[in-house]
Amino acid sequence: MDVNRENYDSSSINREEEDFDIKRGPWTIDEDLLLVNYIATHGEGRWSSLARSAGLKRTGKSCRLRWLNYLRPDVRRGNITLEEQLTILQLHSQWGNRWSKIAQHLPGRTDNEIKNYWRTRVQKHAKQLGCEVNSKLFRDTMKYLWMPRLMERIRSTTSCNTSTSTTITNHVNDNLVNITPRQGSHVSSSRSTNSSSAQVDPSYTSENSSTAVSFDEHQLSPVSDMQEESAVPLQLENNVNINTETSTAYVGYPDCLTSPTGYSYFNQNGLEFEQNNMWLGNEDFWENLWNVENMLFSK
DNA sequence: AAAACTTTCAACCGCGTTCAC
DNA sequence: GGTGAACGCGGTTGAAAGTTT
Repeated sequence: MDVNRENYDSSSINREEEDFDIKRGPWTIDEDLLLVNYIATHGEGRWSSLARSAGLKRTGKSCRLRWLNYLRPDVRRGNITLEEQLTILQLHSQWGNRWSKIAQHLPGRTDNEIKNYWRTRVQKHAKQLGCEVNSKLFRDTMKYLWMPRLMERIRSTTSCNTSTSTTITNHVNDNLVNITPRQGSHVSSSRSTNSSSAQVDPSYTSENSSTAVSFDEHQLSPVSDMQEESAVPLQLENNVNINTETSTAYVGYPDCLTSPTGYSYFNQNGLEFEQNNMWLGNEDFWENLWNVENMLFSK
């Protein structure tokens, strides 16, 4: 990246950054080895002096970033799992763009990675729905559709592994609405084709991830926590009764999706819904919603 | 096959905060 | 308490990889 030094605010220039011999851009394997070997021998210490001592022509900042985001042995790489996606959505609804704080609840994931996930996946979907990522419409879509859907997907993909899914399942059971197949929906094709494609990172186990633990540790009830934060009345809780026999046809779609104002959007026939609601009267929105959901949960 | 377009993510920047003197 | 250096965070960029036309 070309750096225009004339744009620098001279008051904020660090001494190390005044060195025009500083190297920037992608790290080489040799640089990585230098940094890893130095830290293995001496520990992290002060980054600016570490960079010099290790023989790296990099800023301390750059070394720190490279170590924390890439070289650290406990950095977890690969796709964001369903559990992690759910955690990110939950915590972002609570804290906003506090990436570092969110990352603390996703061991092995970096704030940078979570930030990138949010920008490349979630913000993109908001755009495709034609709404702002911070809009009430999009937040409600996440709360009332995607997060229950994610929880159900997690439950279904971990049902063969009870030890892994115990905690999550408990929360799903505590928070999801009735789940029965909904008939007559115009969106069935796109959903049904994708319903079996949920993936779980093979590296994810109850041992190496504390995502599920974090629910307990921090009393994060996926829906109820948001309810506390949100001013809108939420009707999801206490309608607890997951029907595992009937949840397979449309894996996890609530037959009765409750709106922020407390009205049902669908009945069993998928026909009855609240009038004059912001979610309604926009067929494009619904069409986009299902398309977006496919993309959100695929990968 | 290649150009055009899109997506991903490593790395950078600026700024506020913390630390050390 | 003041000051400068270093750290940490969130926003942004752009090269590379992937996909579409």
